[in-house]
Amino acid sequence: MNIFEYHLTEIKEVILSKKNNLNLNEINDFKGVSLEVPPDQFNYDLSCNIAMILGKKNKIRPKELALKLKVIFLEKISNFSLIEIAGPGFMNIKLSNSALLNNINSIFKNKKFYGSVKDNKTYNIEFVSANPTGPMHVGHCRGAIYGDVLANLLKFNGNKVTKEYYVNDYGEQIKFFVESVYFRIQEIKYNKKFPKQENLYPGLYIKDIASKIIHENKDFTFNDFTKNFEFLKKESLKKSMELIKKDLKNLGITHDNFFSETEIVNKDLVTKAIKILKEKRFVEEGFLQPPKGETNDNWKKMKRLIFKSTLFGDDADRALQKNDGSWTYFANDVAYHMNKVSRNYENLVNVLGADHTGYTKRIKAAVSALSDKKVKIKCVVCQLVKLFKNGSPFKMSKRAGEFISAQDLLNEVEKDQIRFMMLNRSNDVELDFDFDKVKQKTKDNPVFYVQYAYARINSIIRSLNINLFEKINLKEDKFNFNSIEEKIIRKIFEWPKIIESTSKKFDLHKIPFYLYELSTLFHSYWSKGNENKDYKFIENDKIKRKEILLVINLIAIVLQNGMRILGVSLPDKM
RNA sequence: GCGCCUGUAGCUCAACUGGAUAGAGCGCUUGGCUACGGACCAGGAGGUUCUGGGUUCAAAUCCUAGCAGGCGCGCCA
Repeated sequence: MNIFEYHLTEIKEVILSKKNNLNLNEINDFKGVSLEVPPDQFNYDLSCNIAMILGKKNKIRPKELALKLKVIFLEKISNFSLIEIAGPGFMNIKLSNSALLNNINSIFKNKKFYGSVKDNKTYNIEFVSANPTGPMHVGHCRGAIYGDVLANLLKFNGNKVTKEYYVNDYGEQIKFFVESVYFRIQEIKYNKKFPKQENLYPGLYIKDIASKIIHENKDFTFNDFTKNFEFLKKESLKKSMELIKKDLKNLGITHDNFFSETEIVNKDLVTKAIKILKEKRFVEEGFLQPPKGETNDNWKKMKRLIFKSTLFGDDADRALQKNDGSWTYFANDVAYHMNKVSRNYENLVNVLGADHTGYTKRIKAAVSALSDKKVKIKCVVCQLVKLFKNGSPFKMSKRAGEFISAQDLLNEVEKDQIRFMMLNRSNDVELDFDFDKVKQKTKDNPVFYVQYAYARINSIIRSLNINLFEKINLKEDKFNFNSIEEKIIRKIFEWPKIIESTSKKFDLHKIPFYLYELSTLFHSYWSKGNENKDYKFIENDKIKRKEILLVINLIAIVLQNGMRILGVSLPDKM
């Protein structure tokens, strides 16, 4: 329980015991009542909207009610020492000294888990799932990091998380990919020219794969594509997945499970999934309407199996079969999600790129249909990444063909910077990623700024010749925090709230934003010492005030927890 | 034509999901360091929250009608 929940419970209890005296008949489970962090200028610890909510329901003027509540709270809740009524009826509350210390105490007790929202659910997060036809590009990185960090966050809260990669190793694209490798082998080994065909993959990495395969299979003859196909497919996929895994590893990302589309086909999972959906009458034979607004010369009207996804909010029903009767990509995906459902996850998460926006409704529909709406699924779409260098757009990559590869990125920028920056925006907005900015060791670079705060804290600890979290005595010491320290402590109290809302909404960008703000407060405090010697932390190798030691340790705890979730390193020295 | 996302300071973005005087960074501008690490800090200017209606104590946030940009919209994967 975080302090906001804790004190809100106190408030609710008091209200319930006094509701008759107050003429409060309509309480309604306190819906909408909350404790928040007051805006900076108020210098209070908590802010409560209860007078406005209950006032409205019971037709009492909010300010009038607030005045009455103020008296009662101060009398009944010993943790509150001061209350001010502000604005339309907000109650700003200052905590008593002992309440403050109790709250701080629990932070030190929880330490590595401070901020976590206790939860015990099972999650499957599918992310990256880049086609194994080539290395990862920058766009994939964003989703990859997002998925990885989401997993960290959910685990931090105590959930069981499986990180999964769906390998699309089946279908037309793979055929062209293997064909491209084949022609590169022809080129390298037999000196035949690489043909100019539209569907082939031009990227130079194909050459690398080809020469590796040649090297590892010296006695093998590659002279008949159809005959060589299965072998080449296996080898090529192995190689390109190695490339992808290497990129992921360099980004600090691991998956627990790689699920192959070919396996779905081989095990005939589609038939099983369709059977289930047919029984539920969500799949039927029928005709689809041609898409509107498009010329549809190629449209072939024919009877086929259709998933009635409109029943679950999709814009159109979806084809499960192609013209030749074979399964569509979507059909395989339905089967894949049936498999996920059968593995008994309570929650599924799909992290997708912007080019898959149109796909989310049908996959949600499929999961709802397959699980009778029991399994929750959330599809998170990450918008595009735009690359900049020196402020101007930056394009092309030699190795990957038309995209900038993850490797290109990693060659220029460290993993830590990439991870932090990719998360420093809401996934709903396009992200400008500037190579140069990210490499700077200045305030312009938020990663550096946060790391620097931690390094400075450690520098203090070093000069005191102690370790972090040492020499703090909360039981016997009396503390007298100054206003800057109070401000920082308030920010520290906010941390569980950040985790709470982030865990609910999956808006991961709040974490880097928060860490940056916390670091700002610290740097600001530190610099006070330059203006005024009274504010210096250390004098004659000793800490001046135990309050400072306490506060910087609190900051260290939160920075550690936050950066651990982000998977970004936090060095003691820089 | 349809769906999803976006529209907030000159630029890039926040805003506790309906709360208080809409906040940060960059840029502009004025100051502060021989330091516990200046790789920083403090101050100032800068806003009709795309537009019009609506909902209520309260709207950037919700509803509605538009406008603008991005991404999609097969029986590709």
